[in-house]
Amino acid sequence: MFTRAEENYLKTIFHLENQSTIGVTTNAIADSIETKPSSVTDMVKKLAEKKLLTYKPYKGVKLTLEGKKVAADVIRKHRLWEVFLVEKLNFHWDEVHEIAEQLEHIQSEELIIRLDQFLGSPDFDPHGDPIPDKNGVLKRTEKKLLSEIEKNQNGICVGVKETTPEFLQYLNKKKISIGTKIKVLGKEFFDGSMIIQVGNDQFFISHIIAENLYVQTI
Amino acid sequence: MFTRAEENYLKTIFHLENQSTIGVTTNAIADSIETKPSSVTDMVKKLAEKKLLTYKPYKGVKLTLEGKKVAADVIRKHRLWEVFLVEKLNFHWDEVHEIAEQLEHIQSEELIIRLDQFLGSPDFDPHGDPIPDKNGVLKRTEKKLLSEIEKNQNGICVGVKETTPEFLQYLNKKKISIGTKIKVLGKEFFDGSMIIQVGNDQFFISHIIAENLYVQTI
DNA sequence: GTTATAATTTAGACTAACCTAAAAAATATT
DNA sequence: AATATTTTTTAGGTTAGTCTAAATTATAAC
Repeated sequence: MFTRAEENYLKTIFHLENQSTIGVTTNAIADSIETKPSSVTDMVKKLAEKKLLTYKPYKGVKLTLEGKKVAADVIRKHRLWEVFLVEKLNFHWDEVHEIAEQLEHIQSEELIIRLDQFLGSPDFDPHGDPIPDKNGVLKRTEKKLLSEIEKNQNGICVGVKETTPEFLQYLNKKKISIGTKIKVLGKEFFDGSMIIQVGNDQFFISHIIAENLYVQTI
Repeated sequence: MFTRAEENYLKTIFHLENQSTIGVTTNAIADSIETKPSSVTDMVKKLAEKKLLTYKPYKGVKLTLEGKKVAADVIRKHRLWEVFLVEKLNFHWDEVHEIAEQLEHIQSEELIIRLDQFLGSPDFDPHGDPIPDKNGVLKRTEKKLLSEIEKNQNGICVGVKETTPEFLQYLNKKKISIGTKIKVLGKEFFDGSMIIQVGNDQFFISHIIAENLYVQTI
């Protein structure tokens, strides 16, 4: 149906669209996929011809419904296989990504139907990310406070509760803004403080911060 | 490590070497792999350079020890995945070949170690073919073709030679699968056809059937 | 509002794996 | 043994996906 490369582009673009509200640029795709921008331009033209996305030169891309469907299907397969690797083969959750990157391209509808059944139709993968359903629909979890997020889950910053300049300046300093991905590395039960990862930086935040930041789990 | 195409060539050549004593020719490979002889020549030169086989123009090829090792490893993966598909995902044994053709190329040593464990280190795949061990060693069984069995002898079905869905479906219809007991009630010298008993049913089978079914005499 | 910088696209080239058509070598036929 | 046939190889071309370097467009800085 689609080549490995096409599937990888669609999947990557899908993720990029979901983690920021601004358009998906050529360089962003190139960075994610670890390829050169010129290669991205080529592929994006091909995908546009196949009506999987819309593309305006210099203006970035946007997945069509069909493109989203294909991408979600690849992500569904990836996440189901991750569940299999962790639950059935006892892999650790940080070892499964690379293998799932390969398994996600295996072509067989029946295989995924049966794998899903075998695993008990899980809703989330071992990283806490939701598994799209058969129709490519991602269970959108409504926004939560960062303080409600469990250890090892990821969230995209979607808003703030407190809007004082002091708080926003604090967020700026920590390079947190709308669309920023935050990972909870650790949580202290006693005072609700957290260790989080933002980009390549890891740092401590207090409960006050955590209960004033809205995130969307991904 | 090796490309999909390289692995497929090695696997195919391995099978060809094992099913006839004469050398493996360019055309034989081309037929098996469903490609053109000229393409085979190209690939065979490449594999010879990589010391996976020896190749003399116009004289066919022969796998080196290293080539056999790689081929056996691919076959090991293929057959382990077939066991998984049948035993865990409840596929029928005639539905798994195509999917296993894809899964056999997934690269991860650890994955295969764990899959093997998860399946209880099986020795045979759902078609009765032996699964090479970690070192690429194939357990050889003294199986015979049903056509070699004499009148009034009994055999246990241990495998098939032909693996096309048509043949496997025929066997399903006749309720013959791995482990099924078969008794030869009669044998026609002239065309090699047979009357056999399977469970409580007695029926006629042609020579073509009988020479594609492996049994172990009991 | 120019100019400088950054982002993006175009042009041309490369590799793996395939193909067709023609040439060469091996095998079969008489 | 000479010729016909089959098998295999060579030569040259194609496609997908990548790359580098140069050109173009957009954005930022003054």
